[in-house]
Amino acid sequence: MELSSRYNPNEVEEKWYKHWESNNYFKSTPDDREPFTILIPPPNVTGVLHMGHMLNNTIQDVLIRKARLEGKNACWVPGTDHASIATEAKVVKKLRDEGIKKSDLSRDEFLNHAWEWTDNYGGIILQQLKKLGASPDWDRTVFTMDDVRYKSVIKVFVNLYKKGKLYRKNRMVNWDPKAKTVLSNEEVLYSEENSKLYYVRYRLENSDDYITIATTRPETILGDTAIAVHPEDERYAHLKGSRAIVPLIDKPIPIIFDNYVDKEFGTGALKITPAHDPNDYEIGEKHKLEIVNILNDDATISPAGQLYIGESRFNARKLIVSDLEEKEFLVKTEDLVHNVGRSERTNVLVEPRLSLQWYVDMKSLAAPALAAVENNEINFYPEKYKNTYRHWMTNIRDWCISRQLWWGQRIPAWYYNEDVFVAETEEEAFKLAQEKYGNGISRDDLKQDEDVLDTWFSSWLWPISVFDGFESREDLSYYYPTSVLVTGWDIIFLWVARMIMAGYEWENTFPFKDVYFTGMVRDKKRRKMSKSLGNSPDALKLIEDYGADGVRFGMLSCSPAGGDLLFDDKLVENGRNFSNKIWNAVRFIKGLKIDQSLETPAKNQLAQDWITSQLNKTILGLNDSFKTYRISEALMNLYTFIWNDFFSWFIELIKPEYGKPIDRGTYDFCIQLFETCCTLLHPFMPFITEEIWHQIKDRKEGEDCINSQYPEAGLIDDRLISDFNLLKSIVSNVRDIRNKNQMPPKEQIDVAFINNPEIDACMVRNGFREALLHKAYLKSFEGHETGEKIDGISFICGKTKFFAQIQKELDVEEEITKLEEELKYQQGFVVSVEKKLSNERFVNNAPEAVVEKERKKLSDGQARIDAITKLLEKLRKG
RNA sequence: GAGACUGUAGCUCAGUUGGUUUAGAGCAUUACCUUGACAGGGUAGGGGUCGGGGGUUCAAAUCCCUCCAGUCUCACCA
Repeated sequence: MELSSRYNPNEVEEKWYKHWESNNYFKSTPDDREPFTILIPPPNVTGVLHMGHMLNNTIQDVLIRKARLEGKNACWVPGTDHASIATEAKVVKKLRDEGIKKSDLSRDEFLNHAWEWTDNYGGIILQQLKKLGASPDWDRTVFTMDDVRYKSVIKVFVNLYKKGKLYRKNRMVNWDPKAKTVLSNEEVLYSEENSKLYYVRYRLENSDDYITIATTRPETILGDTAIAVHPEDERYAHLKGSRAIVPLIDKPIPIIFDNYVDKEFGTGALKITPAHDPNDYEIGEKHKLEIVNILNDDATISPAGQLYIGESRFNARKLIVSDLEEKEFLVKTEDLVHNVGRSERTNVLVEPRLSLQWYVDMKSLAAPALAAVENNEINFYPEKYKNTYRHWMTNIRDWCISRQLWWGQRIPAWYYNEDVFVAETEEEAFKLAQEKYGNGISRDDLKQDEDVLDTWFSSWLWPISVFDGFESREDLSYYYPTSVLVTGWDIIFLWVARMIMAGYEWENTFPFKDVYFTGMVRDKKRRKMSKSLGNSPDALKLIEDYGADGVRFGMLSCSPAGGDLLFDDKLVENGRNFSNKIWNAVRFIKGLKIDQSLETPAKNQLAQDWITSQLNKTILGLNDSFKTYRISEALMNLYTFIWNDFFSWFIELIKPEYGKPIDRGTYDFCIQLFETCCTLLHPFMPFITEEIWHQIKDRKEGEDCINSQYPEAGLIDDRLISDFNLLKSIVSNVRDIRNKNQMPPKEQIDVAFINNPEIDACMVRNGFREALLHKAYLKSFEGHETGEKIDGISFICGKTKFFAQIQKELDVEEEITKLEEELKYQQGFVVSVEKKLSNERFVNNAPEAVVEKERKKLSDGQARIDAITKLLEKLRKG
């Protein structure tokens, strides 16, 4: 069959993906093999594939395919996350676009819309993963809100409550006024932003004097219930017992004294708004101050604020500033840069707010989870994230898990007046209530908590819940603990740490053995790729343009564990070029005519022996790289082997003269080598390897690259490799000489050398001379006892001196200069070695092997100097 | 404010417990080649006093101290 001169990924990728699926290669059921399990970090159910997913899932696919080839029972579980807050926000927006307000809907009506949305758009992202070549067991697809996972969450909530590890408390929380829900500390992102510091004066009661405070939030003046100063601040000592009048609303408030106040900041006087600042709240509690909440749940001013009612907090600020200015309460305004927190999901400014929420007591959960990472029961790659993890775990704070949303698992708590009953079902809760209050209580008296649970409260159970582990042990006991988690370091607290805690809490062991942290995908300017910046390439378009293999190669070739991937089209271009290179190499070998009667030439045999050793060396290196998740390194080593060793050196060596046939032995060897390379490369580039696998041989049903056997490394002949390196080096030198003298690269020349044991050993090797003549286009390659009578441009490889006898007037001056430079370098080298060796302490203290190495370096160096000196003498004599 | 990490070629990074020439790879770059698998190719170069300065050692990119620069995490002062 005629092959196109270009590899066309689009034609083959879909074909093979279908083939794999219909042959059930991705499927896994427990058996007696060793399991290798990966759980996908579930993407948002309504999400669309972006670069981060592509990188993340490509790495998982590499690991899972490698395990599959190694004969393990590879199980990759796919799934999606209901992403409570993000999805609810999307549904709310969609409804608003249709003219429907969430507040006009009942809970059930809203949930119907949300499910409809999920059913329509959910799982698109999983379909997109297929384009990338991802090979999870699709039959195992799960969703954090499906029945099984829902039940797991409820069970766990009740279980924690019974263990006394859950509590409900009124405290200052992070409030997202857009989503109208509380957020956990981890869902708030802080950044420095420009803002203003307003100096506002408050008149003192029964006086014409003023006290001036500084604030960044003048709108909260409406909720002021005190002014605080430092007890030792002499400026304000005389104000003990006085009161100040809040501007505009003319409300008298006490002046209090508290160590919390920083005398140096602003005026040293601080307004206290207990309802809208965590520190103010604490001070308020301490001094028993009144709490005036002036904001609604959407951060508009409430009637309690008296002024600007219904205005947004930002408008209210503008209005109050201009009113304060007009009435001469505003003293001055300064620029200020300070840290503000924004909601991770909606990006709006987080509002501190006092409210009653559910919390998980994290201290007891954290202890075993911290220990597990500290003593390497769980390994982090790269290891540096252990520090981050330790720091967070040792300063862990309780986890706020309730959310004022509808999309999610509804909290299984029922209230009767002030009393709470936590149970898996309303039925049980009712029973509990009856036990306590007798039969007089009716079911309608119980009110279920309106809130749902944080999304992460379902995802932290992922390693257990995907196997329905809270209900059945069947799959769990086989697959758990999983092998490795591949995820971004940005969710180390939100997800990774909590999964570890859950693992120890309910399974008494780690949920995964290794964690591979991927970096963030950034653009060339190191900006994180994001939709809002518009700097993220369209993932599917990229696959279309460069092929899934090209994209996979591009991303993997440049993404060390934990390091960011600086994305550049160049990377995927390289991937595409590599595919094309492989394609054409196959095309070339397949296009050769085979002569059955031909003996394998000695040079071909040499080439085969050499590349076999080189291959084995590469396999060892790959195994090593995989062990520590150095995926880029593994791929690059394989790339170098295939392109440089196999294609550039091996194929060029065995290439018959144009139009001539090749011997059967070498041909078969080539096909075999291609086959091995397919298997080795398959985890990284699954499609092209499967295609070539089938191009090079007729295959039986079920004999596919995806389920081939991963090769073991055989013997490595180091001596052969080093001899071959000398050959390569001679060839390069000859090419360089041709290059520099503007000779056609294929013009044959004579090369002479001076005999010594090193080159002699190579020359007796069968095929060495033949290979050299072939590769370097030499007319002759002859040894001499001395260099006295040989002409030509000299060069040195190893310890041997060579002369390229080109048909060109030798520029003696140039040759001398070149040699002198070389001599200088060698002398410098020898001096440094001599210095080491003449140091008695070195000779006495260093291990014998090291000293021996230095001695060898010295003698080799001296031999080279000797050779160069003789050459120089000869040239100078003319 | 507390802590962690990083600094090696123009760019992205290797360099494994100090010891294979006076430091490597890929990409980029330069010169040359090119109608016979591949111009998405081939060949050969150039390019780094390993952030600066001290110290330990026979020996330091590698260990210690210090300074400089950058990144990140946590906590937060209105």
